[in-house]
Amino acid sequence: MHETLLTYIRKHSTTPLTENEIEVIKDVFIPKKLRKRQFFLQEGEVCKYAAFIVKGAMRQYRVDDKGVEHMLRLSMENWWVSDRESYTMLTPSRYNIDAWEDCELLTCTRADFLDRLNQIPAINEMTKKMDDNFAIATQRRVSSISLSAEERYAELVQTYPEFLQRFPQHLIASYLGISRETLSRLRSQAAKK
Amino acid sequence: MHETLLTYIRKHSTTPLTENEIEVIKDVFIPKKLRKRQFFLQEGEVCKYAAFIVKGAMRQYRVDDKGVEHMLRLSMENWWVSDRESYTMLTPSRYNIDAWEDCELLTCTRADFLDRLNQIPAINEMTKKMDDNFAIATQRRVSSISLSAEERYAELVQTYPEFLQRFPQHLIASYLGISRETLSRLRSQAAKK
DNA sequence: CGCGGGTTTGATGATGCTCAAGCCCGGTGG
DNA sequence: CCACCGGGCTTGAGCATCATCAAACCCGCG
Repeated sequence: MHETLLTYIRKHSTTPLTENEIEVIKDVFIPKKLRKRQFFLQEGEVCKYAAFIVKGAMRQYRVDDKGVEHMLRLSMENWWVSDRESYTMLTPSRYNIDAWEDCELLTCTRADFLDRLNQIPAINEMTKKMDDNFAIATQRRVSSISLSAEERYAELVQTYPEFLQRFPQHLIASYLGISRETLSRLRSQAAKK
Repeated sequence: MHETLLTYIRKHSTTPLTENEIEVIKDVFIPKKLRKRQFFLQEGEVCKYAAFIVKGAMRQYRVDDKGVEHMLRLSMENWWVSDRESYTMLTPSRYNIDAWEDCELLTCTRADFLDRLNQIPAINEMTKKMDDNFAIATQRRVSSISLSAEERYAELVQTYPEFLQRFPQHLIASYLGISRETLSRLRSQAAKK
């Protein structure tokens, strides 16, 4: 199970891992299974773990006063999940994270991360790369605020075609910040061409 | 001029700076002045420098096919500026960055950053902190996509009250992804209460 | 067969955009 | 000292986009 993670780390760093480091990683990352719909984090809790998704799909969302869910992130195999704000600042989270499919995760506490993983050059390198990628991805998403519903959808199809296979349309719609109905109409119009 | 930056670094790290490191920093960060409206980066160019703003205010924006500007970021003293995507991936930028007020900057190339600054523990620590902050801030902004114009403005007033002093309303509106007129109406209604 | 989750379709309405005109204010030049 | 100009802000009228509400449909599953 840790193999997937090790492969991932090697792929995203140039420094090789020593035997010792591999032990630390196996020690620090605790496997955890979630069934569909089970919470990884609930609003109001502090996010104690960051998780690497070995298998499955998850979603992070906010629930507004009317009870409507707004998807903040959708994620799947080989992605990291956590509420970064809560995880790093130790503040109560405003979001929920749950499993959309049955999941296998590798979880790690902030303390372990700082104390033990940060010593490992390969991990450090990987982390920086992740931060870069994350910054770039969210930058793009922010910049899509000014686009129309249609353009936003087109961009998503470009950027994350996988999403369409894994998540139902109403989650995609929520992720895009539009209503399910609008997305449905959009698609049927696009299909005509 | 470099003093501001050194203070900033010390404030955001626990490791002290050695004499030697200070020399490196002074060597690597090249001062640059921009006059109001002058470009720091133009669409299509690769973003060669990241800059620390010692004085002044800047904006990063996209220009759509109709020629309308969409603010992606507004920034001022003690903030960092660059198009991160272009800077790290060396790809042509989709954005413009220019000075909204006369500016004094300290600029640094990606190569210098990786080769020389990354050796410095204090800088490393600071960079991680910046990445955390940046991730948290953009996460919040993304999550505001699902809010109404009024709520988005309220949140901005909370989060960046400084903006209101430094930037004209039409830039704020663009930053929020709403029209100047809507913001104007919003404010006059809010004032009534 | 019936149920639940998801998608579609239609009718109606609100939110926020566009276009257009007017205003305010500080700066410049006659 | 006043006229004029430009940049920014305001206000109003009409309109487009998209949300909401409601009903029907589709399909896999117990």
